[in-house]
Parts: sequence; structure tokens; C-alpha cells
Amino acid sequence: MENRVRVRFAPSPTGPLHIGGVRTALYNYLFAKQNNGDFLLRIEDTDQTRFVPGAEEYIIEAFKWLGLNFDEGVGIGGDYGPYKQSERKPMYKQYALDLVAKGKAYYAFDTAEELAQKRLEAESQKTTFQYDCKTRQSLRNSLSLPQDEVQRLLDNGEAYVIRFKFDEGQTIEFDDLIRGHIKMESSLLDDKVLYKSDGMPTYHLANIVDDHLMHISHVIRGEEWLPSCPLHVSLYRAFGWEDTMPKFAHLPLLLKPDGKGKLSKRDGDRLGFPVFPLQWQDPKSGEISSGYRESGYLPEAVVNMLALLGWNDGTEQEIFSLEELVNKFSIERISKHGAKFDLEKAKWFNHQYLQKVSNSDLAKVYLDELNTKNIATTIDKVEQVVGLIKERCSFSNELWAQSDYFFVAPTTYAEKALKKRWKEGMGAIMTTISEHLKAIEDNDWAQKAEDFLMQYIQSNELNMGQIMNCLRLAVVGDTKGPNMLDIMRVLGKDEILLRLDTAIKNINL
RNA sequence: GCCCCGUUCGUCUAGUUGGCCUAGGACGCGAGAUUUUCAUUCUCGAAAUCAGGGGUUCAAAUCCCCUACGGGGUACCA
Repeated sequence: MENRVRVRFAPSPTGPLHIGGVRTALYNYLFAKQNNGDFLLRIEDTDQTRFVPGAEEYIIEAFKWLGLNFDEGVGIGGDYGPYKQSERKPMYKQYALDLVAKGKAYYAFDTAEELAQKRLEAESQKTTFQYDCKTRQSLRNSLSLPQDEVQRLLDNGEAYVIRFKFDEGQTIEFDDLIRGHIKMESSLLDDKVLYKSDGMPTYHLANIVDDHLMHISHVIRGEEWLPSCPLHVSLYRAFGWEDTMPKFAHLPLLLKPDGKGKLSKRDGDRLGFPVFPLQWQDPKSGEISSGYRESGYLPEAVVNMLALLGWNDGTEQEIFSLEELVNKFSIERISKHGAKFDLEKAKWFNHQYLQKVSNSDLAKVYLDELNTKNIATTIDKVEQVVGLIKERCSFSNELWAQSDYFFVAPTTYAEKALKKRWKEGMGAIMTTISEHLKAIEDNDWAQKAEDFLMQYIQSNELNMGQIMNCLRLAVVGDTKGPNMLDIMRVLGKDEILLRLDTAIKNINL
């Protein structure tokens, strides 16, 4: 256990899982698997006021979809449970008290309102109020109050919090696996609350106690935690756990594609790409946020794209399977600066992966979609269609737009193309062609139809583009689609003749 | 305000120990080719004086300092 790599992903269940969080989890996963270590899921629900029903289930489902499996934790179990901090509530107090006994922490009786008032006052004077070594003597706590008064308050059941006591004039130093050596002056740090008046620990206390108890070897988390890392390191030291303190790696953030700041919930639907792995409906407002899964992304593509947003293996390779990522990942090669999400690149990644999906697998997915549209067809036909149009799609949900004409005959014809191609006399030519096509025997019709067309165009000295495009217009209704002869093969004689007929009747020029 | 972290093509980035960088790749963009259409694909191209300024050195994108800009933090939120 001493040297075993154990990492954790520790989200709080306050809503859907942000894609930046997914990347953090991915990096943890890759690091754990590469080192034959453990990847745990711990739910950090110490703020009961922010609890959102369904969020925990969402998180578990999201990782299931992504194919990133936890070895231990909520939903799985393990030897170091419970893995949900609310269920660990009773064990935190003794640790906070231990720190008080050691003189590393103290009781504070100031109410949230009093402190808010202080902050307001400070703000009006363009300064900032901070609960620290300079101000704590003038506040209501066990450092400033006489001991018997403190005892009296505690005995009376007065509400209190426990705060960490930063000693003045110390330099706190630690190493970050991505950023190197980091220093901070203790006198600039505030006495953070470790234990709240509701009997719950804050993130700071809980994450140190749990990481210690769960034998976490590496803490890989977002950059937003870097400023509080000196506190965390100080806590390990105060507890006397420094020799087993995990190593830290603070990841750069995912930024908005356009403006400034980190990628947020609203950016996604504003800019037309998902910020969450799965679609999420807010239980209170009912507001829906789109997800990668529902937008037609393949989980492998999302994983690959996310892995490359802030990491690369130093070569020019960009497509990596999960297994390759596990083998090649390294914390040292993670970049230090934030990365803007690039929708176009994400599309490209998905296109790459969509091409790898077999026609039969893709056909199954597409058939389901067709069924919801009440389109009667066969898996055979769908598979043929998918084979023809797959490469023109980046997402599985583009299949319909690229192949609707295979299932529904056109009712309108692209006007511009008509003007350009369907010249005077074309109706007559098409009628002749139609008659000939009709005369061709059913057996191997498509091939014979092709032979006929080629020969017909040549012997009548017609323009190939002109004829084929008009045929396409008549059958497809537009200038899109794969090879015309492939379309004829899939649609078959009867359908082609029917569509030609309709077109000749409706297009009157 | 204060603290911490960062800064190479529009975007993601290569460049790790200074010289092979007239800075490479990918996405996107432009042009051409292929395709009877559209898309795909292929080829070519434009695109970063390495944020700016000072040093150090024979030599700096690479080391040091300053400035600017960006990001994060500054809650009884995580």
C-alpha cells in the first residue's frame, strides 16, 4: 500500500459534471492505470445547501458512458469507505479537535453575518477583510477571548467554527508535478474554516483527512486549487502526516472558446457545443443543457479530444485509443496554461472515430432513429445507406440529413440546380431514358442501367454532367449525395422509375 | 487591491538538458486535383520577428530580471 498509486476524482454533486471535470478525471484515470494503481470516486457533498438531486447518479452514468471505470468508491465500494463525505460526517470532528489541542486551530464564534459586515466595510474602504494573524485578535475566538469565556460559550452550545491557525512569518513551500516549486508567505494566508457550524467539515479539512485515510498517493486536480494548496500542505504538517502526503499536480483550466474566463455552463449552448458529457435537465428550473452523448459524439472521441486538450505525447500522433493513452500519458507533458475549447477540432475528432464504426453497428443506431420517424425499412438497406454516406458525416445524428432521400422521395427540387441543369428539352430526354430503364430486366438491373446510361449518353453525344445531374435532381431532389449509380442500386428499379416519373411531371420547363 | 499560475500561427500544440528553428504538426482557412453533383480524400499555400523590453552567452523561443496581458484564488462553495 505504501507505494501503490491511488488517485481519486472527487466531484461535488451540485449539478451535471463539467467537461473540465471530465478531463481531470481522465488524467487521474490514465495515471492510475499506467501505474497499475487505483482510481477512486469520492463524492464531496459537505455543502448540504448545494446538493442537487440526481447529480450523483449523473456522474456515475457519465463515466460509464465514457468507459472510464472506477476501481473503488461510490457505487462500487471498497476497503476505505464510505466514499461519500456526508456519510463520513462523524469522523471529521475529532480531527478538527485534534488540531485545536495541538494549537494549530482554534474556535471562532463570529457569525457569518458579522463577517459579511466586516467584508462590506473593508470593501467600502477599498481593502479586503481577511480572517488572519493580523485580525484574529480583534475577533471573537478562542485566541482572543479569555479561556473561561470560551468554555462558557462552548458549554452554552454557542455556534462555532474551527479555523486553521496560520503562524506568521513562515514560508510555505511545496512541489507541484506540473508547475515545479511553489512558495507562499503564511502571513498572506487567511485562517480558513475547517469545521463548519453545521457540524460538517469544509472541503479543506475533509479532503486532507480522506486522502490520508484512503491512502491517496497523488492529488491531480484543477488549477483553481493551487491557491489553497499551501493550506493543505500545512494541514498535512499539522496532523503529522507529512511523510505520507500525496504529491500534487494542478491542471490548467479549460477556457471559453471566445471571450475570457473558464469554460462555464452557459458557454455551451451559447456557442453550440456541449459542456457536459450527458444531457442534463435541471430539477428546479427544468432547463436543459446539452450533452456530448445526445449530440452524437462517440465516447472514444470525447476521451481522445479531451486528452489532447493540454497534453500530447511529443510526437505528431493525435488519434489515441484509451489503451494507448494509458501507455503514453505522462504528467510531465501536461501543459501549464489553460486551453480554449475548439469546436471544429472536436468535430474532426468525432469524424475520425465515426469512420471507424462498422457499417452494421452504425446501421443499428440509425435504424432506431428511422423507426422513431416511422420509416419502414430493413436493416440491410440501412447498412448499405450507411456505407455510402458515413464518410460525409461527423456525427451519427447527421445521418438523416445526408440520406433522407433514400427513405423519402423528394417533393421539391433544388431551384438553382434546376435552372442550371434542367434545360429546354430535358423532360423529353428524361422520358426516353425512363422508358429505356423500364425496359431493362429486373435481374441485375442497376448494373445494366449503368451500362445503358453510359452508352446512351455517348451515342447521343449528350453531356454526361447534364444528364447525371438531372437524374440526381429527379431522384434526390438536390445536388447532394454519393455516386448516382450507387443510389440507383440501393433504391432499385421501381423506386427510381417512380421518382423519374414524378419529376418529369412536376418539373415543367 | 493582494496572492498564485501562465504567455510560440485564429485555435490545440512541438520545441524539455540554450546551437540541427530560415520555429514543426493538427484543426480551421485559401487554392488546385480527383469525383457526372455535394461531401470525403489528396496536393499545395497563407498563417507565430516565439507578448514587449532589458540582461547573461560566441549563440536564447529555450536561462535571469522588469513591464504588459491572460487565467485562477481571495466564502461557515467545492
